[in-house]
Amino acid sequence: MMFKALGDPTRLRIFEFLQAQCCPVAVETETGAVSPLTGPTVGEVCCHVTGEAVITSTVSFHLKELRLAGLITMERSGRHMICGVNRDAAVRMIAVLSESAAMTQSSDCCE
Amino acid sequence: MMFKALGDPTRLRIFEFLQAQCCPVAVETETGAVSPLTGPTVGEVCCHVTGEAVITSTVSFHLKELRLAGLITMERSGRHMICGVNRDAAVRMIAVLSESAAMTQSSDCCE
DNA sequence: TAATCATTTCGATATGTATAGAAACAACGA
DNA sequence: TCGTTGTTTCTATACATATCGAAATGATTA
Repeated sequence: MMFKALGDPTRLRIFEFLQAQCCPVAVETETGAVSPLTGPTVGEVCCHVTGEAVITSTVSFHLKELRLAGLITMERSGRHMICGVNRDAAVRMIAVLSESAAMTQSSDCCE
Repeated sequence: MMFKALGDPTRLRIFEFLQAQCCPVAVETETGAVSPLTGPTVGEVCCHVTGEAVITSTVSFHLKELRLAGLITMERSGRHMICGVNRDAAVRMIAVLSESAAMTQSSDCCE
């Protein structure tokens, strides 16, 4: 569940940090998989999220949750794991929210 | 936290049900409060959410959580409580998600 | 006022989950 | 191969929370 994944404050911070890391270029391979070729490593996520000293294993746990929820992608590059947001997931969440959001602009949505 | 509030499956169902109840007209009073004058009552929410027999007290608990998160509004009308979505909340959540969503359309978002 | 309807609060319980340290795993370089 | 670096998995623990039944609160009608 995507909303649940973003419900944890630490995960939301991770997600927003990955968003802020401008455009980790996602390339679709011939298998259809989307691979973030550039972007922060797990260690870098740790550094930036660790305002209050979040341990590596905890960050790894949250990254796994975000990955299982489909919100981020990860790919090994040498010893590192490169992280990036999955933009389709954000689009899907917006779709859930957009019904009420659309009402804000035009209030004549009743049938 | 709004994402956390929608993270529970029962609450998400309640939220989506309230969205589907077309346009509970929200009227701003002179005090600035937004009041949903029409819309489903707590009992009606119970009926529609109770696919697997969710008890009234549990629904009431979730409605309180949604209200505290700012996602819905409730107003007493006689013996009933009228429920409606708070559209501004959805707009705010979309703002958090829209950064990566915008990338989906144009990929030249880097500085 | 008494009875009834609609909803919320309380109390107990059971389950889920975030956290951190230690150990394990993976990839690279000497 | 051995040591180092980067990351994940395991284990234990503490805390949060979803659920339900019962009791309490609010509002209406007889």
